[in-house]
Amino acid sequence: MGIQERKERERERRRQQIIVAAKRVFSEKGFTRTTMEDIAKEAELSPGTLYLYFKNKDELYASLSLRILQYLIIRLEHVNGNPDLDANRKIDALVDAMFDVYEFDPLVIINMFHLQSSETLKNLSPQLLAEIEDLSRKSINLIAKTFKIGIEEGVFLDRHPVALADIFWALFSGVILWESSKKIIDEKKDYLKQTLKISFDIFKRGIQREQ
Amino acid sequence: MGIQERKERERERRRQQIIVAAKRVFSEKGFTRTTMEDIAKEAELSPGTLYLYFKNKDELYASLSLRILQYLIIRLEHVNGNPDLDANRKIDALVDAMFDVYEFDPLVIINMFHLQSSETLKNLSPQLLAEIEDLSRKSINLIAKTFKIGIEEGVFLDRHPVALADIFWALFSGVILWESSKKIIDEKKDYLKQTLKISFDIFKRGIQREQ
Amino acid sequence: MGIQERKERERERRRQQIIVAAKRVFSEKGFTRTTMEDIAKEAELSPGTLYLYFKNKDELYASLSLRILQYLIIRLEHVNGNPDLDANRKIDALVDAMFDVYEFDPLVIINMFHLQSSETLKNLSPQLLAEIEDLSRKSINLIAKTFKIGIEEGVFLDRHPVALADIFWALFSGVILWESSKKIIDEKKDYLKQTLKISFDIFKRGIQREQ
Amino acid sequence: MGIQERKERERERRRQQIIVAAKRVFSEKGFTRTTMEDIAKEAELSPGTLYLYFKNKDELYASLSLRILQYLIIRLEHVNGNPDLDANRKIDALVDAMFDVYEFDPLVIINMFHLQSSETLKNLSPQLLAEIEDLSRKSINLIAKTFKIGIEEGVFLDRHPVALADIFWALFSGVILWESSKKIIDEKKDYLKQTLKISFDIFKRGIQREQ
DNA sequence: GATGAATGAGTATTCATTCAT
DNA sequence: TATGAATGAATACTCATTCAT
Repeated sequence: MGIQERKERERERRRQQIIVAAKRVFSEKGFTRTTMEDIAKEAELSPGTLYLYFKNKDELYASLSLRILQYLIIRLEHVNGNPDLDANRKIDALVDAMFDVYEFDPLVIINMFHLQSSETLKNLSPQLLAEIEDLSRKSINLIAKTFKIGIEEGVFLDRHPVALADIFWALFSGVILWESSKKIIDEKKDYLKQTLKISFDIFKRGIQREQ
Repeated sequence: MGIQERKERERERRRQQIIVAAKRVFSEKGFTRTTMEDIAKEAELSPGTLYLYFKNKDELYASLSLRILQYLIIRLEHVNGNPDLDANRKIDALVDAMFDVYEFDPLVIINMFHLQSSETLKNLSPQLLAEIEDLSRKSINLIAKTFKIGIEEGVFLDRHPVALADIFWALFSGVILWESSKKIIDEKKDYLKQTLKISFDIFKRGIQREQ
Repeated sequence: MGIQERKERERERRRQQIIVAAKRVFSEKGFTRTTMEDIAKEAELSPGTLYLYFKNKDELYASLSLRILQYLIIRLEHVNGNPDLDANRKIDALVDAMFDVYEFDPLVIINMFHLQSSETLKNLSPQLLAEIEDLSRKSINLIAKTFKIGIEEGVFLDRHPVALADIFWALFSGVILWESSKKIIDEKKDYLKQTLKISFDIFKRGIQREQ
Repeated sequence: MGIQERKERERERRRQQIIVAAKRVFSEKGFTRTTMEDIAKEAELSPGTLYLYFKNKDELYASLSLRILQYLIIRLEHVNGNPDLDANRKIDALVDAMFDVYEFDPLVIINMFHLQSSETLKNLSPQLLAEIEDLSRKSINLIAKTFKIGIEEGVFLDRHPVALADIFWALFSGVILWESSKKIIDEKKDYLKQTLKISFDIFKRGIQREQ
């Protein structure tokens, strides 16, 4: 291991130390009421040091969200790659994964919504932003893949897998929570309504007796 | 119309003028980044005037939420009181009502979550707080009533109506969005997980082919 | 009584009504924490009306002080004009008068100090200012007259009557309280120190046994 | 000198720098009209920095008062501990000390009265409050001790030393100034009248010829 | 005259961010 | 690298005063 690499590794360790501290404080107080000094104290570092590893408060927050997405993706890949599970079992495993993410950090998922604000977006580095969007899409696709298998196997109704994946997410983090923000609402109004419609549709079918 | 009454009416008109302006600004910027001066400018009034009609920023915000809940209740009551609709049609009408509320103000519903923070709660007058809690409960109950009829008529599976109403809301405003906040999570952890579980359950049933 | 006079009388009645209300509120809350609205409510008038009778808050306050000085002067004149009292009895009567003023309004006397600030002075009409200064001087002179008689009668030590009157006031409202404010301190530094010196001197004599 | 100690010393230097600036501004403008920005400018610091050293405006003000009391105590202890002075000389030395305190800061002593308001008291840290009360009591006791010696030596009339100390203070900072505030007036009305009575009594004795 | 709704200037306090050490 | 003291912009809220009715 070269000296360069050792340094890089050390740097990464610090980043994680800060993210872990940030997670604790954000979870307790929410984004607005958490101060950088709170996080610094929790991480047993000085406020200045945080800025050596994160450009600003928003970027620190986004990095935290990213980490949770990463965790989710690992879980989803594990579910998908497991040949022992049939389509129904896979859905169950997805639900389990969602529960674990929720257990991992209930509030941060809610707060993830904070990221949507266009003001916040301006404060993020394009690279980080791209990474988050990439992982979000990836997680939806992984879930969709599972549904696709189910449809192909003939055990699920033949709705579009991506729509199902969206609804699945919606059930978890809230349709609107996930889809909203002025900008998205303006841009994707029709898509959003469509998703809501499908969602209510499936719900209705879930409570109706077969006749 | 007496002079007293005319004044009261004028006062109410001003309140509405402010609420409408506040809605616009909150929707665009979110609660934290909206300043009282922003709202004052939008309403073409001075900052001081806002405080003649609302005790503080939190109370102005809460009044806004209240207004949306009131609108929803009116719609729900209309659905319930209509004898021409059978259970299935009523669900459809509920969905329509939800869509309209969403159209009415997509972001404020999300932001309603902001109200949950105990810090915010301290700033509200007990009366306003009671009113909001009352209307929230009322809306859930109205939805539940509709499901109850469906179950009694034998067209819906016999899950508990209140649970169904919760899920219905959840689909709309987001399970976690609705249920969360540190305090609630600590107090109602089990109930929340239960709701999520039922919710996933119904979803699963919705996508599974009958075998 | 002409119509003009009747109006003038009515106007004076209103002024007194406001001053009485102001006294109550200022006594309870002090100058800074008392709002014009507080006073208006206490007087059962609207805030705007106060400004028909007093130029501003400072002038209202000063008018109140003036009234108390007027009361004191009446008492002092009564003491002085009473031929039945010898010098010692007159001092006792002065003390009684001071106690009654204190009873009349303990806090306003303290707050009278507020008037000294040059910022406040700028807000007063020259006429009102002159009146207050006039009455202050008058009250000192009335007290001094009493001491003069005592010195002439040979019952008091032959210190200058005005100095004694100053000390008498000083004992009551506080040497510095009465004399201070940046401006006065700069202008009258030597006089103030002199007064304090005499004051301590008399005190010392009061506690020393004759040898 | 350890690094810890050096830092502590540096911190104390800053506190003093701010207190000195605050003294200048408060003396010129009085408490209410002085803004934190005024003080910051005078200290050539930013407003935020003041809050690193003092919790709020009230606490900054109280710290200033504390400093003056500390100076007074040092002087009083010096007088008391000096075996070369007899009782009469000690009184003279006390007077000198009072004059010097007055020279040191005439207005702040007056303003010390501001501290009595119960609203202000709520904003102070209990520790600082206790310290001020402690020093106030200490200064009265030190003066009383001097009078006690005089009474024991038979050179002073045998009034209670503490009462004499109170009057001495009263002469300096004003009976009412020192004793007042709505609350104290309500609670200690009788004591206050008593003090005033003794005070006038001594004064009277000071101006009466022996007969 | 009387009203009281509206004004808007004024201020304590917070906190993300910087930078000399 | 790491520190943490210093910064100063930002903002909710108050209240003396005005003025249309």
